Amino acid sequence: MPPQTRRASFPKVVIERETDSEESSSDEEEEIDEEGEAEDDVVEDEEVKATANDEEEKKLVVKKKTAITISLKKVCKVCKRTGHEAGFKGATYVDCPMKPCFLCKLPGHTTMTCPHRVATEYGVVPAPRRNTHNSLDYVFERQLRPQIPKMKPEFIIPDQVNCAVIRYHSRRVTCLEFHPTNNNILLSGDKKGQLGVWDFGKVYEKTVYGDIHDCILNNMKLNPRNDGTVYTGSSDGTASCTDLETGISSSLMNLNPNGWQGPSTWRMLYGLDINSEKGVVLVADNFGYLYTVDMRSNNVTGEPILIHKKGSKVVGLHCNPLQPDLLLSCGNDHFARIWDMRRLETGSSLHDLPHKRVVNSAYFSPLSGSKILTTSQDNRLRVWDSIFGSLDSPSREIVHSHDFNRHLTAFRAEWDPKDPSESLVVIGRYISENYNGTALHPIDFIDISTGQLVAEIMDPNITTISPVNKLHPCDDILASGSSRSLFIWRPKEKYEMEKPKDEKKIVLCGKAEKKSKRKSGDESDCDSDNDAFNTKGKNVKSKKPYLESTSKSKAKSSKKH
DNA sequence: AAAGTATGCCGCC
DNA sequence: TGGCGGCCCTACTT
Repeated sequence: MPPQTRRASFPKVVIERETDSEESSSDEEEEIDEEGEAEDDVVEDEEVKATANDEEEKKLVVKKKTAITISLKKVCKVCKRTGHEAGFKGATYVDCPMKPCFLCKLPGHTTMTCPHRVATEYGVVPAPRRNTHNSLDYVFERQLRPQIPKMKPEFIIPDQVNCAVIRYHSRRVTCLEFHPTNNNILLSGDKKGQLGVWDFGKVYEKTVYGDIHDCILNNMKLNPRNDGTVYTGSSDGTASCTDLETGISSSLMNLNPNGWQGPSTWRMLYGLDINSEKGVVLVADNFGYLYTVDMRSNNVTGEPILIHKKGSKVVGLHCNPLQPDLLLSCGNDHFARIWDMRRLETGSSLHDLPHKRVVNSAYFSPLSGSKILTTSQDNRLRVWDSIFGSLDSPSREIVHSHDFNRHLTAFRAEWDPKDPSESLVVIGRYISENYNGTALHPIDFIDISTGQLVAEIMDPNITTISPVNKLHPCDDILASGSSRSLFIWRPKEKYEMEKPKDEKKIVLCGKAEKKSKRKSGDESDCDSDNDAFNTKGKNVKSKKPYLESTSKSKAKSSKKH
C-alpha cells in the first residue's frame, strides 16, 4: 500500500461560498485559496479510491467519503440556516423567524411584531369592578374596604436616576431591601455573599460586609422587632442574623456541617421571610424543604418540612402581611403554594398555583394581603385578585419579557407598597429596546389590574439589564440593582430642581473592597474608591461620572452591531 | 480585541 | 428517572 499523505487521509472538505457575497476583495482571495485546496483533496480522495482493494480499505474509503462541509455562507446563529440572521441590527435585535416568539412563546411571529410587545395589556381581561364574593370575602371587604380609598390615585413614577454607586459590589446584585425606619438606607446582597449597606442620602456612606456568607446571598429581610439587624440566607447553606452597625453576624443554621461532600448533597438556602407574630424566621432550601428558626433562641425548631417537589429549589417564601397563618412559597417545581402555618405538613398546602415554568417569586399584596402576584420564567406575570375567591386559575396573565438564559439574577415583579389600590408593580425587562440608537433594557411599571404598561424607565448610562428592583415603603423612590451597580430613581418632575449638580451623587467604585466587621464610609473611604477607579487609567474619561454630558458618548460606545 | 467563563434550567435519551 | 449536552438580546476579564 502506497504511503498516504496526511492530506489524502483527511476527509473531503467542501467549502460552500456565498454567491451574493459582499465580502471585500481580500476576503475573496482567501476563499479562492481555500477552495483550491479543497479541490486538491477531492482529487487525492479519488486516487485512493482507485487503489482500494480489500475490505478494510473500502471501509476506510467510505469513511473518507463522508464530507465535512465548511460553509462560508452566512448562517443564522440560532437555527443554523441561511437566508436570515438573528442578532442585533444596530440597537434592534432581530429574532430568528424559525423559532416561536421569544416574548410570548407562541409561533407565527417574532418579538418585533408580537402583540404583547406592542401593548402589554393585549389579551388581558381587566379586573371587574366587583368580584364575585363569597362569605369570607364579605368579611374581608367589611374589615378592610373602609381603609382603602375608592379612587385609584395617579401613579407617581420614579423615572430619573438621582444617585448611584457604580460597581459597588464585586459580583452581580441579587437582592435589595429598604430599611423600614431609616429612610435613606438601602441594603444589597450579591452573588459573592456580601452585604452592602448604603446611605443614599449621604451617597458616600457605604459599607460592604464581606464575611457573612461564602457565596450567593439569595434573600434577606430586616428584623421588624429590631430594625438594626437583618436576616440573610445563602447558597453556602447558612442563615445569619447581622447587626447593620457592626457587621457582626451570628449564624442561625448551617445545612452543611460536614463541609463539601459533592454537589448532590450540598444544601443551599433560597427562600426567606420573617413571621414576627409567630417570632420565627422561615427559610427554604434547594431540596424542597422548609426550616423554622426561633427568633429568640436563634435555633432551628422542629423538623424540616418538604413543601415543594423533592430535590427542587424553593426560591421564595412570603408571609401574609395581615394573616400570620398564611404562607406563600414558590419554586422550581413550577408551583406557588399557599400554606396554613398551623398545619404545615408535606402535601397539606391550601392551594397549589401551577405555572408553565420556574416561579421566580410569589408575593401577597403588601396592604391587604388578599392578592397574589407571581413572576414565572415563562414570560408571564400572574395575578390572583383574591385569595378568598377562586384560585383555580389566575385572574390575569400578563406577558412580559423576563425569561433569561443564564448569568442573571432572576427577575421578580415587586409591588408598590404605597399604592392603596394594590395594582402598581415594577419589574425589569430582559429584551432591549432601541432607544435613540442604543439598546437599553427598561424597568417597567405595570398596572396589574389592566395589564397596561404605566411607564418604562431607562437611562442612557445604564446599558445593563436591571433584574432587581424595589420600591420604597413610604417615599417615591425606586432602587434598582443592575450587574454590580445600584441606582436610586426619583420622580423627575418632583426633583427637577435638585438635578444632580455635583458629581458626588454618583459614586464610582472599582472592585468592591473586602471590608469586614467594620463600618466605613468616611472621607478616606471615598478617596480610596476613587483611587481604585483611577487605576483603570484610560477608562476614567469615558466612564466619568454622569449624567447628560457623558451619557451619549458612553451609550454609543456600548452599542452593539 | 476576540476568546473565555461563570452559570441554571430544560429537554433529551 | 437521572445524567448530560446545549442554549436567542449577559457582563465582565484577559
